[in-house]
Amino acid sequence: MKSESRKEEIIRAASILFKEKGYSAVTMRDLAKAMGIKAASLYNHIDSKQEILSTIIIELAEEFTTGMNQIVNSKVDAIKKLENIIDLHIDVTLRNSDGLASLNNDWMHLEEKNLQYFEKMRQEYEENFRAIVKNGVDREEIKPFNIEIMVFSTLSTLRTLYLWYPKQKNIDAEILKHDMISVLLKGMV
Amino acid sequence: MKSESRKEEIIRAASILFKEKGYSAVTMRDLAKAMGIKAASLYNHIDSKQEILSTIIIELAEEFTTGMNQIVNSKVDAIKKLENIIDLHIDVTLRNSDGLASLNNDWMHLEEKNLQYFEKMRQEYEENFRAIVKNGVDREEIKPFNIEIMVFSTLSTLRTLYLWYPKQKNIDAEILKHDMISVLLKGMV
DNA sequence: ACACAAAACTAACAATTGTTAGTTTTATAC
DNA sequence: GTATAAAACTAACAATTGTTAGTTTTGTGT
Repeated sequence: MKSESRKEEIIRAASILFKEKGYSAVTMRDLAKAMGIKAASLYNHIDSKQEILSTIIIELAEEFTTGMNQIVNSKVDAIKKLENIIDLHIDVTLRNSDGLASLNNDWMHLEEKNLQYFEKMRQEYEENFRAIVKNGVDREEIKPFNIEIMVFSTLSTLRTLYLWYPKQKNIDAEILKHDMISVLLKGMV
Repeated sequence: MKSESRKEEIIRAASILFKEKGYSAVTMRDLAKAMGIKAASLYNHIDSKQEILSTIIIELAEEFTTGMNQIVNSKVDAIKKLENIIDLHIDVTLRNSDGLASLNNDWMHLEEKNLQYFEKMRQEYEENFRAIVKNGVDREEIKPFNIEIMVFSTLSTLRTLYLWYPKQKNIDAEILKHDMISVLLKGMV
């Protein structure tokens, strides 16, 4: 039997190290040292290095999938949906900005099965996003700019939040949400 | 004596592999196989794996630094400067999208000296960017949104271009520049 | 005090890593 | 066609990798 709480500590420590150097550059001995134990002791709590990575990434990906599905099925206009997506990203970033580094940069090191699962979720997420923007353009709620560029531009900013937000000292989450909506949706000129 | 052209071939091949799996996950044997030779043969052309990484990253960073300095010193308004920065990113991305993956994700694996040099260039780049936006807000050319958010949002999109643009088949560079300026500067609502 | 599980340890493994040394092949110049 | 340089090769190294086996220590409930 594995102690869930100790396992979670390991995964949290791993998230930080993976964020700093990437999955491949972090050794089990690095992780053990961060935990104050020997490498072999990690295996009392986890099955493999790969399990740590997949736990971090898949949990987060499922959070995004769940959140996006709720938004897609809600009966609000396209702008409001985009606002809710921005909220979703900010919420997840606040809760686990370290893990998001792995999701963004180390997903390709997932093994076969989880890699496919992840890529499917990511693709569906992007398609949902694109559909919302497209719908907004069709209903003339959103300006008729190039849809792919609007999707890419917004999503790349939201995906990179994990790098930027932890460094900001004096920005409250609610203010961030408000300002991010302004910048991303209203533009700056 | 080292053949420059063969060396460049190796660096180009390495850029592609680094983009796919990251610097740490690519072995010299992987790189050799991609070149159709044995790992030891690579060392007739390059000094170390580290040299490959630093060549890729430092060259690109210097391109950005040079480009930004020209823009900063030009006598145009803030909006035009931002447009020129967008152009700069698109030009560099078109020329070397593979290398940009290393610059974005593997800079932390640079050794001491080059790491410091890179971090200095990156910091100055961001400060120049921020100063341009701030100046634009002061002159009322740019809306008075949160400056940090505007800088982060724009820069994160431009930095992620390398992931997105190669997948777009039917977007001409000039059209991309135009549309990107619209989306980033004029907003979509 | 005793039993039992949780969590640490030591020691070691087979494979893989970047790199070097020394040698042979291939191409170029005269 | 011989000399020279460029570019490949084979073989090996010392270090590091993820992981396993087996053992000891620590903590908890009765």
